Amino acid sequence: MSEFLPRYARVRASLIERLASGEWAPGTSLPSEIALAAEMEVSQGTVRKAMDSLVADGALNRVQGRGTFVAEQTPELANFRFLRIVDGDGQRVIPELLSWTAKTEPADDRIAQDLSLKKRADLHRIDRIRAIDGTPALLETIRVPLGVMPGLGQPDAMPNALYPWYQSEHGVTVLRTDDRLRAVAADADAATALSVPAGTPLLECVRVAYDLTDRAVEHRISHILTNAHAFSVRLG
Amino acid sequence: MSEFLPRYARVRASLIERLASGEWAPGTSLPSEIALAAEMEVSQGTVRKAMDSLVADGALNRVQGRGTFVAEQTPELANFRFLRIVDGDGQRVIPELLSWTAKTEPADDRIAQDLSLKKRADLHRIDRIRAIDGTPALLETIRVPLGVMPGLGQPDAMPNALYPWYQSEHGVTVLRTDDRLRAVAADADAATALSVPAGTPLLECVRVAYDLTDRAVEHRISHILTNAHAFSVRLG
DNA sequence: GAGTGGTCTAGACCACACA
DNA sequence: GTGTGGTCTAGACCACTCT
Repeated sequence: MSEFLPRYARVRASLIERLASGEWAPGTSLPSEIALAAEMEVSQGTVRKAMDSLVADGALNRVQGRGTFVAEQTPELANFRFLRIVDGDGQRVIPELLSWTAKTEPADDRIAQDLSLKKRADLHRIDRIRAIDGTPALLETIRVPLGVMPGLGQPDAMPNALYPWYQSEHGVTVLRTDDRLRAVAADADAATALSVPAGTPLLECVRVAYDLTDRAVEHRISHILTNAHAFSVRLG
Repeated sequence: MSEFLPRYARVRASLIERLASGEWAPGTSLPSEIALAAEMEVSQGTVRKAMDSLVADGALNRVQGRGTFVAEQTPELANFRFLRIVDGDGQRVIPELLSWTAKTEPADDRIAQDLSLKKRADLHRIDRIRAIDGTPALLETIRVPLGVMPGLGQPDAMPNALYPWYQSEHGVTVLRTDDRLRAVAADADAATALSVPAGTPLLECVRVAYDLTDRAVEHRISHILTNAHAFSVRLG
């Protein structure tokens, strides 16, 4: 083990650990920079540098004069941060939930590999249909390892945005995702669910989501009808 | 005009201006932090903070012990930074150029709006076909305002990666892009060019590229055959 | 050894929020 | 007014590169 990290990196690691442990709840404030600096026996500037990187990663929010807060996933923010659906004018739209089912199943080899799990590890599986501007446009198959969210059984209710729910109900904060995008033809099931002819081009998004400890916490396959909308991305 | 910017922001703006003016060529080193601090009459820490943000934006590279360098677009880097095509195993692939044509045309209303140009402003237009693993898979229609790259006439040769060429030959450095992704059906022309049946699903990518002064410098419509490959994106 | 970026400190002052 | 984050400074020391 090499422990020759700069101090700000050790402060950062310590903060991540304490955030992941739930020591500070989402939306609440952290101790002040001066207090943390005293506690960790470093200067305020070093704490600041560590926090800068966590703010950049979206794990913390700072408000001048008020304090530093654990970033809270809200449906509005999470939707636009991770699922940037826009209409023809570039205006963001938010899909609404139409229907869903939930069950448990073992991971197939591909999913297990994507999520760095053992073969046939237990998964929660959720299938959802969502609508954009009133028409069904989004088919999602979501898989979450049982080990990541043991409490996610057969849910009573299903929220529209999942990431805020993961955070508030299961203590899992999604900070980033890796998405692989392709164009595919709608198969018979998808065509029925979306009320389009089989073969209609759909945008397929295969995503792995990671939490603040860089653990893979969700696998999601989305099929999106992009006749009137687009998936917006900023690169660079 | 509000000029009440913090000093590091003014230093950053000054550096961007001098980078855009070509005062420091791509790949060459800037004066040292100490020298710039003395010249601009601020402390080294302030120059450092300004440079931090430019490094984060990809405009500069720093190497400990050697100096700070103007980021140079290389075909390898530009390809993976802005066009992350991966195969089924997640390995990146680099398309190779098959054929191209170039001409000049006026902007239609949609393009003019996307590029913030006057209606019917003059554009260079380049059409290209590129292959992935030997099979045609990428159709691109590229439009660049004459005002942005006056020297881009009828080019003698066409490089595979355009952004390094924009930088070295036309002094334009692309730092970020906004992409809108959709799934569409191949029309007759696309189907012929890609040797697939009409109606085959293609990934459509409509992109606007911005330089380091946040000026829109390129409009690019790509149609990508994603039977064996995917467009990889990291969000968060 | 000289010069560069990288880290860290201690302290000053400013801008803002809240009681 | 008190406490918070935001900016800025001057200086110290370390790690690395090149000569």
